[in-house]
Amino acid sequence: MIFGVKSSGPSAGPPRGGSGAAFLVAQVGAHAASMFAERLAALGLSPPHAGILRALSGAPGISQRALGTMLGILPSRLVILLDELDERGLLERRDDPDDRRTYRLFVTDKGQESLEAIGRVARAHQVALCAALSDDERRTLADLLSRIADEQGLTPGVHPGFRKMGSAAPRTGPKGPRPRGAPRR
Amino acid sequence: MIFGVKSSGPSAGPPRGGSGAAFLVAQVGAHAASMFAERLAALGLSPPHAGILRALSGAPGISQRALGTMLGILPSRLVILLDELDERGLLERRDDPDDRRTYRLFVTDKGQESLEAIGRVARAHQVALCAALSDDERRTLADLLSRIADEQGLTPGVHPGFRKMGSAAPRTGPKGPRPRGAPRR
DNA sequence: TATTGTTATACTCTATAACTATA
DNA sequence: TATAGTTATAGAGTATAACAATA
Repeated sequence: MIFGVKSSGPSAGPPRGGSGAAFLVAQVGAHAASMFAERLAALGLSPPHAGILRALSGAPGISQRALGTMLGILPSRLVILLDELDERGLLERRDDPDDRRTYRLFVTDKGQESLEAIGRVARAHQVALCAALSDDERRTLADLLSRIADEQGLTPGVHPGFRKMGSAAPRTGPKGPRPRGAPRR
Repeated sequence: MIFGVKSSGPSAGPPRGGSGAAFLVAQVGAHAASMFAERLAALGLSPPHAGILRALSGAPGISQRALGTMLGILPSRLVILLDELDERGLLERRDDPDDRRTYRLFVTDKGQESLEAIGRVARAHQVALCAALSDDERRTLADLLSRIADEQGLTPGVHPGFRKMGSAAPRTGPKGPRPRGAPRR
């Protein structure tokens, strides 16, 4: 668990009744992300891998720098992810004749096949996730979420990740001594 | 970025057009989680802290074990989170006279105040997140997500966290030697 | 001097195992 | 022997700094 916050007092606020829309989006969203990651694992890929391949297929020849900026992945992490995709032969790093510092990234034929497999996985995932809804309702859901995403300034097709999630409460004092492995008494 | 997967070929599948409902839920959900965490940080709390206080207020006197099971938090992590809330005086660990191994957890008065502050933060968060929707639309969204959450077997009020997210592709070989800090050539 | 790709390092969160006290 | 709480430790993901090659 991570969240779990609904209306406190008897007052009536947005998150009344069971759970509010905001909490439900986060809850179902985390569930959806986990389920999708699990399906992707069957292909030997992680969500970041899939996002990179997809972005790359839409912007062939892009540099690592530009790709990282586009997807919000730090350079140091991107190197590792690209190495993994490179090792699998799903993408190619070609030299840039105009700037010997940079690479030009391309999806290989094998990478294209992976991309298609990812698409099939994504479709199966969506069907499973929205099993409780009719086609019309699923479209309504997508429309509402789409409008929120737009108004909130989210980049279409780019998952924001979970950068600023934990912490918020740095351990203060020296955590008073407490007998190891036992209740203090 | 993490995901980013839409329909691949020209075929028509669930995630056609812009993005599918499944991707949008994950995208907006991660955004909502980040925004909420940011607001909570102003109170010196993290999402897990808030979830613990809330769960505790609904089950006074519960043991750490039971709380961890309820929220899906591992015992080793729960100890740290409870220590932090304890240090802030938001909860109390009382001895259980019937079983000297366990504690009985209670929210303090100060913790109750925090809980109310968390409620206010949650309401403001929801209003901001759903600014693009009318009240009716927000209710529709909550209803649709609620039905998905129910059908998917999610526990009401419990955020599933992000346990099985990364990996799926363990580094294979010894990562061929490459000149340090420079392109290989 | 600035930039690209890379490595090193620290911090957090997740997960497992081991340990103490108690049952 | 089993269980509750605790600690230690390893593994990922995030983030920053530093580095070599090139601009």
